[in-house]
Amino acid sequence: MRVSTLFARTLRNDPAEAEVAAHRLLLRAAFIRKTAAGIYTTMPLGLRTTAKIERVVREEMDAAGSQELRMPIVLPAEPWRATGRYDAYGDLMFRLQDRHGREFVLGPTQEEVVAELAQHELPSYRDLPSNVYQVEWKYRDEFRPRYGLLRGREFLMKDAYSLDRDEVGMRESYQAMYDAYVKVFDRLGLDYVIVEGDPGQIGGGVNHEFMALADVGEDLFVRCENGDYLADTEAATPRPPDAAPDEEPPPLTEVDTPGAVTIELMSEQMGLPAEATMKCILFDVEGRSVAVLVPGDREVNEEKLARLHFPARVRPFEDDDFTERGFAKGFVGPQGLGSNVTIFADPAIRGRAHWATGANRPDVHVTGATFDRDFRVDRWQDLVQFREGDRCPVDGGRLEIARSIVVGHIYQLGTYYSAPLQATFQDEDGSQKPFVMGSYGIGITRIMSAAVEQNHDDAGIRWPKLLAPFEVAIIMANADASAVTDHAERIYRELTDRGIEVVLDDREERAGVKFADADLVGYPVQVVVGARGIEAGTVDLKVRSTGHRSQAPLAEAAETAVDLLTTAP
RNA sequence: CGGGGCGUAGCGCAGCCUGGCAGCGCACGUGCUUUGGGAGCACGAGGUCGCGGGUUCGAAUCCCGCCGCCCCGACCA
Repeated sequence: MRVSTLFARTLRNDPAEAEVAAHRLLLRAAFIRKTAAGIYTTMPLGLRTTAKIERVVREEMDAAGSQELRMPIVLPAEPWRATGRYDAYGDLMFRLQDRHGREFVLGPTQEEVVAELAQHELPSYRDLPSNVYQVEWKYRDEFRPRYGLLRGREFLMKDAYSLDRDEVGMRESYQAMYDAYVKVFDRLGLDYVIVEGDPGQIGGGVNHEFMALADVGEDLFVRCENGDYLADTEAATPRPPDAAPDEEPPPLTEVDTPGAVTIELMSEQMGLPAEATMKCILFDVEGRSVAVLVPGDREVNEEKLARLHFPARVRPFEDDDFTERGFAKGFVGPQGLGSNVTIFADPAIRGRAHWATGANRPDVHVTGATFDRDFRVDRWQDLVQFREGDRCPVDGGRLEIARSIVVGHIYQLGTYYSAPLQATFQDEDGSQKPFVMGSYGIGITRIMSAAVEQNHDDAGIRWPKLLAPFEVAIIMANADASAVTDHAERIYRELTDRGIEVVLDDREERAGVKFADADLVGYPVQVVVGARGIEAGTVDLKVRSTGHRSQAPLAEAAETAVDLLTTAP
């Protein structure tokens, strides 16, 4: 490819809309152009890079026994109603109607389609297990698209779906995909971690997120300073504090605390630190009342609580609930609560012998509330929201928050989709059973952004050679000297003949412009052919990722470039 | 969806407060000089000042409405 004909112009200024490095550099280097908020044209350079990501993904998917197909993007709305996702996704789905008023959605993912396909193609248990995948645009009308391709409304994703006869088979399929994902992300050279994730709205149980580390990542996760624990912030279960030493607790004593409806006001009026107070937070679980006890300085992790009760729905008490069920809002304590209230307590409640908490009467609190003597606990359960500095459940080390970009997510779905869609096969005993499914996503366009976040400097992108749109750039430093042109063209041919992906910067630009653009676009190896070098009988070479510069005899330019490329990251 | 900000040439911005010829840098075209890390000089092309309405002799500028985009939050395979 000759740069003079490349459909790309680099930008000298940073576009005002771009905040993070990946977005800024992909725009400046002409890998992408914005069409609308969160919707981008993939330019020739960007297409080459995404194609390389896709190639790695396809090779590993094929090797793992998944078969590629392609499903429509425009999907009838009906199956989405059947699985409940039409409403669950809400405004996150792009919706449209055809001329007859029939409703369609633009696919955000395609479990529904696969389930229906399987119904027809895999009628017998003898057809199982099976696994299909596609690489396709996905659509989500994000509340807030941002950071270019990191959170787009249209994005390229590889999605795979496994279909199994039973749970055991599903777990085997899941493990095969897990292993394939490790190979993919290892080959792509990403710095990543694997974290057991939150089930989210896609439904179901076990799932893992493959997270590329990046300071701009939107997804937070928790890790131990000693590297032996990783978890989603919502799923993190910090080690509870040590149990309080046995001591004779003071008697339960009421204290007037007019208007002290918050922990802050309460601890102020009572002259106690927030850690010595106990929150008793009330939730409604489909008509039943649930109380959750956590130390006053901690928050309840509602996600965890919701997961414990799934599929029942959990919501915090509203004002009406307090009045209707006879609770004093702001002054609730666990003492004397009847069996109509289920009391959950975080293990941290064991970390103190007695607590200050609500007296269940307006404007009154108590001190000395002691477990077993003054209140009961129906179930001990980790329910505090993780906080930086909590201790690691494995080795007690300090837990800290790191940022990442989710580039892969795999799920054990079970029959979450197949059952409501009545996607079934006939099992050996003659009965119809729903497929036991798994689904597996990899964000192709997101990986391109994540790779830039992890591989850039002030001058531009430093592509790993596997992801670079071209492997070698030949820069003609004095384009009007015919000796330069002859040698550059010769090296260009030699590299092309060796199967190297190479660009020849033959533009009528000054050398500095070409150097700057080569650094910006991020070609792994640069070969500089100029009058100065030709006089000495040499070319200059530079490895973008390391900045390493060297020289080679004119005749050995191509060979040296190949050597450098081979050893480059 | 709540809060904040911005829409002026391809990109980055000034002008708006205090109404009076639409500007600057880069990029683009032509010519000359230059030529190994984003050249210099000269000439030139390029604008419904986001859209609609209003006020005014006169609106990029003031007022009202709408749209788009960015940031923070909520939310999120």
